[in-house]
Amino acid sequence: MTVRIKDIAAKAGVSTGTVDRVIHKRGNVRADVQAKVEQVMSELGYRRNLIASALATNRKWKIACLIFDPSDSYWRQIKEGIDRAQEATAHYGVRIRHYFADRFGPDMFARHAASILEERPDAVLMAPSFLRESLDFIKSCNELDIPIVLINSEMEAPGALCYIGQNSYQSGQLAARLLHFGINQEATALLLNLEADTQNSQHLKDKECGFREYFTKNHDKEIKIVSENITNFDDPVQLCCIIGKLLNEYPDVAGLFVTNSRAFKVVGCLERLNRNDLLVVGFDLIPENLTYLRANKIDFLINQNPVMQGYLGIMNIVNHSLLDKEVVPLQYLPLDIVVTENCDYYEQNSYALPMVV
Amino acid sequence: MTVRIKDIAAKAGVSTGTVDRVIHKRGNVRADVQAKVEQVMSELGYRRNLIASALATNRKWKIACLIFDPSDSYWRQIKEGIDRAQEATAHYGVRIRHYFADRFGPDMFARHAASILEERPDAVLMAPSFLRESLDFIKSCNELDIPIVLINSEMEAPGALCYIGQNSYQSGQLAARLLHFGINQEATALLLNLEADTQNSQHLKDKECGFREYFTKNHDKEIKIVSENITNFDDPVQLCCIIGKLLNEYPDVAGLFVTNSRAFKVVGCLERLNRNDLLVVGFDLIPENLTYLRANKIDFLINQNPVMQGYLGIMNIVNHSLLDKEVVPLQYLPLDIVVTENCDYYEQNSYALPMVV
DNA sequence: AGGCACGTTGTGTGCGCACACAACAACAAA
DNA sequence: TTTGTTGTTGTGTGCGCACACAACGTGCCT
Repeated sequence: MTVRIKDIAAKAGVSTGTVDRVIHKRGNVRADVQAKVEQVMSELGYRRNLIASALATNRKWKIACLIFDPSDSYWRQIKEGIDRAQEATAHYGVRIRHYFADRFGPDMFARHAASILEERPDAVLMAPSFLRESLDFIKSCNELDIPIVLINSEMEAPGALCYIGQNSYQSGQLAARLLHFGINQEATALLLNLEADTQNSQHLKDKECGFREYFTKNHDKEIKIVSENITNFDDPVQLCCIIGKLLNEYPDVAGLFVTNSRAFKVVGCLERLNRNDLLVVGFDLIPENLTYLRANKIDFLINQNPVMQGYLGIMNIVNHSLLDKEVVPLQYLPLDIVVTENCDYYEQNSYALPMVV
Repeated sequence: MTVRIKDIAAKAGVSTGTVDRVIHKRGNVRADVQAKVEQVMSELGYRRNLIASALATNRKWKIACLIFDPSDSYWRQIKEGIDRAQEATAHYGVRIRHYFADRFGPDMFARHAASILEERPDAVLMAPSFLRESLDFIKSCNELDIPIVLINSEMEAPGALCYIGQNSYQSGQLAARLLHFGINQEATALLLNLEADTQNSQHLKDKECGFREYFTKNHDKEIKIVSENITNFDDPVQLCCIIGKLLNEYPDVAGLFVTNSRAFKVVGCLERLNRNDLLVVGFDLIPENLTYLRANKIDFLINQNPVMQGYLGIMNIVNHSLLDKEVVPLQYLPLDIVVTENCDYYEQNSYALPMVV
């Protein structure tokens, strides 16, 4: 039933060794023999048995992962996806080494990148949050012929194998649609970037762009947009002060769009200010946000599928390096709209990944 | 590095054959030897190499799938998930045989069930849409020791391995939340069951129940609910007549909830009636619905993840039968909220399943 | 003619495991 | 004692493939 190398060899009148050389393009096969073997292969519809292949090669694959510290619950979820993929592919000889950068600056990131280059892994998974350092690293990987997969932050990088993550522009549009849907009268929508270094965060800019563009296209309600970058968001008192001032300045604010996972910080302020009347749209199913979502103090959360990002990141490396499969260069994950009624299912998130085969 | 049977045998002072007997619980091992082997196994943290195992057994697995005719695009998506899973596990010897029932009644369904029992497959995947026939079939499978996985319609069936699909009650609640969010004034919400046999459709009842209960809990807006079963929905003229009458009778209708994938039929009528002012919530990303969603004539679609249902159905059988893994009996899939801005990502749906390993 | 290099082809071994079968001991029945 | 039975244990083979290595033929140079 199943076609084996042996069958091809027999039908082509050669030995299995020759078929093997053809399959793996190892050369040293006479042109006419090669043609004959290839013909028989396609005739019989040969498909390599990956099981047997993996067993026979018995090779180890070192994958280095450069992401951020999983003390942040968003990155913990990404790491979870990576670890599940590792588990699912362990018997293919996949071994993962983690490197955690911190948010305080590119130094640690660059140092880890250097360590990885010394380690000479077979592939790299990276969240390219620091633009210049990431580009340098990708270049080095290319020179060493190390395939590299990017997650979480989209960037122009021709040397990378693929990007897996969200479409930031589109997520801004989505947030706009949700606010637009819930706001009836003419009003103001507040867009808040709670980020230390907004200049370096291209994805925040993309979100804002998508958000604004939605309202220029849909002006049946005449909603005004005010955006604000807040860099010192760690001190609640200061944050309250900033937000309070904004709400005074624009008394007709009806909705808030927080462009990253820090919506809970904003809502904390709204509680202090006794403002329960505002729509809030944010990102990411981290515990702090979920608490507010369940209490109806956040209306919508957009899920970036962090677990899936990690999982698919590794799986794409496996598909590329071990299984010789074609990899899609740009893989946008769904923008899940999460409300109280469906958050449980996204939170568990266990269903999609038991595909250990 | 990796612990093999050979290593365990050496450390326990027995042969690999004995270790094999312990691992597979084949018996005929002296009690003290068995204990010793088990101790060594846990000491060394032995994990069976599934790759090698699958290769060695070289067994074929026949899986029979009893679902509905894939000429319906919803069922075509379920079939797609099944086929992808088949492809991903083909080299484990998994072979799938499809049986398609039709919606006209349980006869074909029962006949297929009988054929499957004759075929004696190793496992069965079924959408138990006809209650009595399904129960009979599950009972027969149990007697023959054939594990059976249910998808799409939840039912009380202690003999089944697991259920994978939506939580209908919860999806009703979700629909209610979405309508509630978009309706501002006091108004009426219309719940429409477009189904030939509503009596036999437990999931429709569950959806209605969840829908109504949401509004009894959230009565800040005083929304009235009117529900209607429509059995002859195939004739557009007749359907228009029914819906037009309802809208006349309840002039303050602000939103519609169509409890299955037939929202497009309702919206077709609304177009004829020149009613563009109504919110519409429906189910399933079939082409007809997507067209209306993109044209902003359907506001929200709830995705039931049909591809995933099929895929996970097979994968759970593989996990259970081939890999001896524990299977979670109740696996609710996420209730994806789909709007114009994120429908592309759900429609492609290719991302989640390339996990061919 | 002898020696060597090189292109081409076939053979053998092992990956880790499952399973059939052989081997052996202990004991009971004839 | 012999024979058969049963419980227990070890050995050998093959799953399909990858890869090292041996073997062979050809042509070239000395």
